[in-house]
Amino acid sequence: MKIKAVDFNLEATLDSGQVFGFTKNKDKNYQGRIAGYEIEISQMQDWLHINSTLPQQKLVRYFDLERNLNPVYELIHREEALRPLAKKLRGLRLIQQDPWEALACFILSSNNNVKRIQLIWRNLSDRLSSRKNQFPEALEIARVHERTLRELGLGYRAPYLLHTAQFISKNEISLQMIRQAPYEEAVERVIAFPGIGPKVADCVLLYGFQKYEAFPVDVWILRAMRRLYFKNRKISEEKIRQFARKRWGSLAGYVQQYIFHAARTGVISV
DNA sequence: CTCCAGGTCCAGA
DNA sequence: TCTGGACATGGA
Repeated sequence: MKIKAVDFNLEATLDSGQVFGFTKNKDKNYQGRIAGYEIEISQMQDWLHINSTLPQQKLVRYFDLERNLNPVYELIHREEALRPLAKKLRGLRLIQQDPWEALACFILSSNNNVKRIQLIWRNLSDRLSSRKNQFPEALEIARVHERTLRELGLGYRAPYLLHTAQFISKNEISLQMIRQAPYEEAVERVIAFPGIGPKVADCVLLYGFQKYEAFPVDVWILRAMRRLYFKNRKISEEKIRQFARKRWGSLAGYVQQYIFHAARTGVISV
């Protein structure tokens, strides 16, 4: 089937480091899973071409296609330094992905690179999930030995993910509590898991829980923000986080996604 | 071989 | 509060 999707950039959305379970093959055709359904998807202008039994409503929700991005563009246009971004990356959207998958994947992301996170994602899916090409449930990870996770390439993050999976599989309500909590409280709850510090916590809350105040500061954002707003002076990640939340408020995380993807793809130089 | 990657944790100032 | 080093692993 095909559905119309205006103001949407599939490639920027799926290649901007929010989610690790999609594979891109020739013709910019992506394969992955959404809400448990296998899906093949590609974009031609304003049309999405989809091969899947996924209900359309779930697709719209996953890519958040009904969101009006004008408030985001207005914030970006207000910034002299960021104006080129809105033009080049227009249609980049934040995905509403599965909270457990976001929590787990960003534990794996620390001091790691996107290629290897994708590799580990596939290893976990192949070895531990009961369903093909789907990230394993917390319980499916919780019952293996730490050694198994190390064999799948997690390295020192193996005990972090294992303990988190064990906790979540026994207390699924904790995900609900994170969702219901205001941002500040949600940070405290997420940061309490092993292997999660301020940066990963913001990623989890932004991508898994739609808390758009979150402003993850990784090495790319650090370099870009230092250059754009602090004359390349050294400044702590916490200061940058506060600066961004004050400046961009409840859409800080959206602005972050544009800066991050722009920096990584060379749209802006860092 | 060395360096780096969507950082976190721990110890010591 | 801030700084320095260790930490697994694979690709460049």
